[in-house]
Order: sequence, then structure tokens, then C-alpha cells
Amino acid sequence: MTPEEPPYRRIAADLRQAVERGEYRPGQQLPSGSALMKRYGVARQTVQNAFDALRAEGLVTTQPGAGVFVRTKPAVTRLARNRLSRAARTANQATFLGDAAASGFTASVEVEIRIETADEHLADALHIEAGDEILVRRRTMRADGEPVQLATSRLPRRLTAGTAIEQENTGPGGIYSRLEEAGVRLDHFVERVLTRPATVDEAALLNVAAGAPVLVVRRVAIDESGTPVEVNDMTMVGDRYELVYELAAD
Amino acid sequence: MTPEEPPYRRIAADLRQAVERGEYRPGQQLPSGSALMKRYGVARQTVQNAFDALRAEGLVTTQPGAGVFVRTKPAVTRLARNRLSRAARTANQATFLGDAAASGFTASVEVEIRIETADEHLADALHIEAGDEILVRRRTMRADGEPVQLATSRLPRRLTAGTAIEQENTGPGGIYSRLEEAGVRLDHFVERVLTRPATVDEAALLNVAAGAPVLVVRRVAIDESGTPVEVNDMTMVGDRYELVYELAAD
DNA sequence: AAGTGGTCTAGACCACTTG
DNA sequence: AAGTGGTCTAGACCACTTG
Repeated sequence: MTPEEPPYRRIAADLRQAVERGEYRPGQQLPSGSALMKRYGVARQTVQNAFDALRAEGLVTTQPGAGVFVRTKPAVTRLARNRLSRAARTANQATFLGDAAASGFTASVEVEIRIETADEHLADALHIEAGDEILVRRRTMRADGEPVQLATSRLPRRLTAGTAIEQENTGPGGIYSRLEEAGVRLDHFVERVLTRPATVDEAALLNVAAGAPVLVVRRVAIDESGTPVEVNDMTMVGDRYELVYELAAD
Repeated sequence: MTPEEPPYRRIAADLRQAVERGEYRPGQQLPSGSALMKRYGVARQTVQNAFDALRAEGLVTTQPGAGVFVRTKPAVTRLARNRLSRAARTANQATFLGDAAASGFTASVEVEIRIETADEHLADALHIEAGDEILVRRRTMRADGEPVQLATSRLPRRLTAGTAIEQENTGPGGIYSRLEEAGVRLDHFVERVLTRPATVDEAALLNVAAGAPVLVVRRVAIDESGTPVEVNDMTMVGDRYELVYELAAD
């Protein structure tokens, strides 16, 4: 670390404060690189370093050819993740479509369905044998056309063969309702939540900067006998999601 | 966007693949900037851009004066956040210390206790009047000496006056047990989880790069009459936490 | 003492957007 | 046509770590 703050950080701090004071509102353009070079008497790279820092913080977005703009905080998609009860399922259609509608978004989902065989990790998670057939549903969820979530569900093929779970449209209540119709009694779900920087592939699919925070949720559905029947890996754009959980006191 | 990939991205991609192939193991040093300048025939800044990209992804850490190193993935602190039941409380001491012990960390907590008055937002969240006295407990949690979480609890002073909640050490079961002893019947907790890039202040307190993902959790404790009795805002280092929630199927 | 990553200057070219 | 952000070169200095 240098003993005194490097120039690019001072420039970044000045711009940050200006935004916080409301001098530049969300969506508005910040001074251009050239303007800042003159104002501070620095080289191009120094201004670029300041822009990079502000972008990493998520305070601004940059549009090459156009300018640097204060980020408009998008309305949060509130995902009441405890809304997986039977009652909620029979009322709603698919979970994501319900959540998006509740948040005022136009939702769309793209589904790719495949039959694969389980590798060791997945076989372990689903209590099946490696090499067993599994049904894979890969989905891209969009809100107002913008991709906001990638999700991959995997279920033992033995549970899904001949059901609407292998169709694009799984019908009212989604795959959980179809599982129960097929005789599976769901008992509970376990969700593990973590965050990390987006990988390069995720960044491309979700249209965010590489390294931008994503929420990663693995949900496992467990039946009355304690057997896992579905593993759902979800990757959500950090900006667009807020997960809500309710926990009993006893 | 340039039509062909800029040189710094190709350098970053090469290094990423080398790490993925296992050529450089976690903790090991990557080739130095000078070595890469020669190997690729590029300027210092170009190598620096590659390093910056890999750091944003969280793949490497850089130590000025020493080198660029493959990040060692730290053992995850598994926070079974559904462990707020009465039974678990009476068994454990404080929640964080229990979690850390279960994950094999040496935990330490630094507490700062203050009495403040509620601003409008907080008064709204706690169902009290703006200006009412509140007890504020600001904590920094460390695992093996490294800061991993900042937490700020706020409770109406009326509930905490004369209890151990206003002491540094709140005793067995923590503040929830003290609240129940004082006649508060807890009913449930609501946790809202989101992620965002660390602010500059948080980054300094948590010893991470500005913009690194943090998990932000707001927990509200609600009593049997539906009144919120505590608001706890937590900021966790993204790398170090995995939150676990269990949801009933009906 | 030699090597490291971080930052800087001054100047250049590029693809792109805006009026 | 003028302006924008992104990237690059070539060279420099700095504080720091390593042997």
C-alpha cells in the first residue's frame, strides 16, 4: 500500500460523493474521461482506473462510445422462498412466474430438457447410483426480457418417466405437484445459499460484468422417507434478488 | 466491444486454464508480471489488466511486493440459520460462537454497546416512535482472527433496560433467551438475504477488496403478538459463508 | 540487492454512440 | 464529425517482500 492515497482513488471518491449528494441522479451521465483528465491534470489511464473502481462497486455502468452513467437500482424481485407449501403451489403456477408477477415484472422462461446419466457427486446427492438416468431441466429466467436467473433441476428418471415433468410445460403447481401426483410425498426442502463473483460463462449468459456478485442457491427436495428427489441449482443476478426466509422460534 | 478478444483477456484465459488444469495449485504463485510481459511481448499495463480481471473473478489474490497467488478456498463457515429454536439456543451459547466451533474455527467477537434514538426507518421496522430509545449492539465476528462478519442488533430500550442484553456478555442462549426471561414470547424470525459488492468502508473493516461480494442479511425477530422485537443487520464476507435454510413442504 | 505488483505519464488507435 | 470509453505501448517511480 502507498502511504498516501493514489490519485485515481481520490477521483473515484470525489465522484462517489457527488453521486451520494445527488449531483448526479440514477441514469445520469458523469463527466467524461477527457473532462476529468483536464480537471485533475492526470493521464487517461488514471481516469480509467477511477472508472474501473466505481464499476466494481456497482455504482456506475459504462457504455463504450456513450459515457459513464449512475446505475439505476432495479426494482428487487422479492422471492418469498418459503412459498413452496402445498397451498401456495396449487394457487400459483410455476414459482418464478408467480414471484415475477408479484414484483411487477413480465416474466419469461426458456427451458431445455435432457436425459443424462448421474456423475458421482450428483448420484451422492440424489441417493442413486452413478450412471443412473436423470432428467435435467435447464432454465433461463427473464424479467422484462433481461436474464435474471439460471436454474438446473435434476431428478431421478425413475420418478419422472411418463409425467409432465419431462414436458416443457409442467402444468399447474409445477414439478412438485406432478411428483405428488406420482405418489411422492414431499416432506421438506433444504436451501443452501452462498454468494461469489460471477464466472465468465455466467457473466455472459446473465449479461453482467465478470466478477459481479451472484447468489447461488442449491435446493434439495426431500420426501417423507428422507430421500432426496430433486436437486435444483440456481444462479441469480445479485442485483435483482432478495430471498426471504421465515423461521419458527421453536 | 472490439471484434477480436483484447490481449489481456487472452492472457487471463490462459492463466485461468492453467489453474483449472492444476498447473498452479491453491496458494501457489503465478508467473510474475515481467515474465508474462516477455512471454506475450506486451506492456506492463496489459499484464496488469489480466491480473485485475482474475482478481475480480476471485481466482487469485495479489500481494504487492510478493506475487500473484491462486486463491486458497477457505473452509466454509456453515451457518445453519434455522438453528434459532429454543432447544438449540439453550444448548448453545451465542449463535456465532456455536457455528464457528462446529466449522472448526477459533471464533472471537468484539462488541460495542450503545444507546441511541430510533430514526424513522428503524422506528417503522420496530413498531415504535421515531426518537424512542433503542439499544444498539455492534459486533465484529472473527474466525481464526480474520474478520468474517459485521452485525448490528437494535432493540427497543424498553425491552432491554436492566437485562443482560445491555451487557457485553449476554449469557447462555444470548439475547433471545434473555428476552424470553423478560416475558417476551418469540414466535418467528424473518430473514431477508441479498448480495452486493462491498462498500469501501465494509471492505476496509472486513479486509477484502472493494467490490468483493458480501452477503447482507436482515433478521427481524417477531413475538407472539406479531410485534418485531429485534432488527439484526448482518454483513458477511461472501467467501466465508454458506447459509442453510430448511422449509417445510406444507 | 533483486524482484514484485501498483500506479502513473504521454501519446496512440479502435469501435462505438450521439447529434 | 466529434466525442466516448477501452485498450495498448514504452518507460518511469514507489513501497514492499524475499533471499
